[in-house]
Amino acid sequence: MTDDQNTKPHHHGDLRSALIQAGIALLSEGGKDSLTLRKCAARAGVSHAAPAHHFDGISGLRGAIAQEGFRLFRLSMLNASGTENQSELDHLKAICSGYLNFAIDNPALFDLIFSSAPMEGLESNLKSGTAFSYDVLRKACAPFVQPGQDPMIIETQVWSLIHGYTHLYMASRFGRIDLSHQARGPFDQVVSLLDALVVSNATKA
Amino acid sequence: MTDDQNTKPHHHGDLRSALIQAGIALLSEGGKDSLTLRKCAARAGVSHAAPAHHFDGISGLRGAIAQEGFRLFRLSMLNASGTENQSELDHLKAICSGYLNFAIDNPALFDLIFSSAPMEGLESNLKSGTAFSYDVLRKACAPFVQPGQDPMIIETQVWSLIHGYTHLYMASRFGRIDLSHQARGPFDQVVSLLDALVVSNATKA
DNA sequence: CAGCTGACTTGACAGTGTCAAGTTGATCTG
DNA sequence: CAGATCAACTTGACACTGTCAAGTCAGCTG
Repeated sequence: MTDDQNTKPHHHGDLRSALIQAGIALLSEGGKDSLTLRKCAARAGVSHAAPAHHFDGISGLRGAIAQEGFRLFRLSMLNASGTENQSELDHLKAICSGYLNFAIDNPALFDLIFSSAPMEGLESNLKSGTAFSYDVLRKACAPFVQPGQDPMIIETQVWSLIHGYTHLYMASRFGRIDLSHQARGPFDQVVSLLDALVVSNATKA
Repeated sequence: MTDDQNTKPHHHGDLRSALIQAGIALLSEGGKDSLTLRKCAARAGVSHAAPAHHFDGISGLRGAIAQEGFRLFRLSMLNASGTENQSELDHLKAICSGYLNFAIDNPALFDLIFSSAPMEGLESNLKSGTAFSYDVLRKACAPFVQPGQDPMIIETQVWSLIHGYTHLYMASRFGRIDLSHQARGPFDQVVSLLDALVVSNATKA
């Protein structure tokens, strides 16, 4: 696969990232149950116990994959907020759209990075990854924060709304809808609840 | 569920529901990874292959457990909406509180019933179970629906908000908070976004 | 009573994560 | 250049998982 003949440091070269990429590919192809230490090892062309030297078991691999997943997740949000000349509300909604896009494009990876199971190992690295993603949302929420108000409140409101919609959408709870960017359910109508942030802003100002 | 209670069919008596209860107990004690066909069988006092006669493999058992989980989930929401003399908004917020309570009390079961993996088998039974739970939310949302408006919009807004908050809360995304009914994070401040439903109602009326 | 059917058991198999011990090859030291 | 070192990786084993095939056994039907 990624074997380079010229610079082979040891046996494989960069097994760690090869295993992470193999894991993401497995998630993408076969869902979360397809993510397996042995399958990752096989796909990277090494023996079944090789990953143990780079991750602390399967949970360590999952943590490392989640870290990479958060990087892609952040890129999806940033990518969706393309145009510059848009209102702050439209910008926030675009971020939310990127949030949903990532889940649609990477269902199993989205599931993994928001898995209830707290990630063992790499806790600090993973936390920095999540914080890096969270900053995207935080910046988009900043214009709606009242003076003297804790920004966390609006951030949590927005995050809960878009995360809940995305999670329920992926679980097919809004009826049987095909998962694509075109048919994304009542997304626009749901995020219109965020219009209240502006109204509240105007009335109080 | 559809088994006859009075007559002992053969050897065990009511193995099917015994397996479901064993599964819920396992989820409660050891998390989602503890739910195992063989452990359920052992806890019910039967051989490891006995469950195959009552469920279609592990996914069938998970579906049956989810069905029972939705029943308990509905009860948690109804139980939280106790007092009668409260505003419609407070009633809706109380339902949301019951939503969160259920997840706090049954983390792994909450995870299971909203698992992204579509449940195989029992699809129709499970769907009726979810619909039964959804009715609680629907009724609480009804007073806020505008004439001529699709009720699904408000329902999805509310559901997304409370589900997202609950899911993120359970994933410990709002910092490290101990999971209890007393310390439930910024729950009240987040659901206050639903005040906009009343404001919108008043302005348009 | 003979036979049948459904509930359950027993045994096997492939796949999984994890551990212990062995092998290999790049680099370092003299 | 020769030998030592040591991380990277392999090999083999173990317990555990889901699933399948065949066997056992109780109670019912004819």
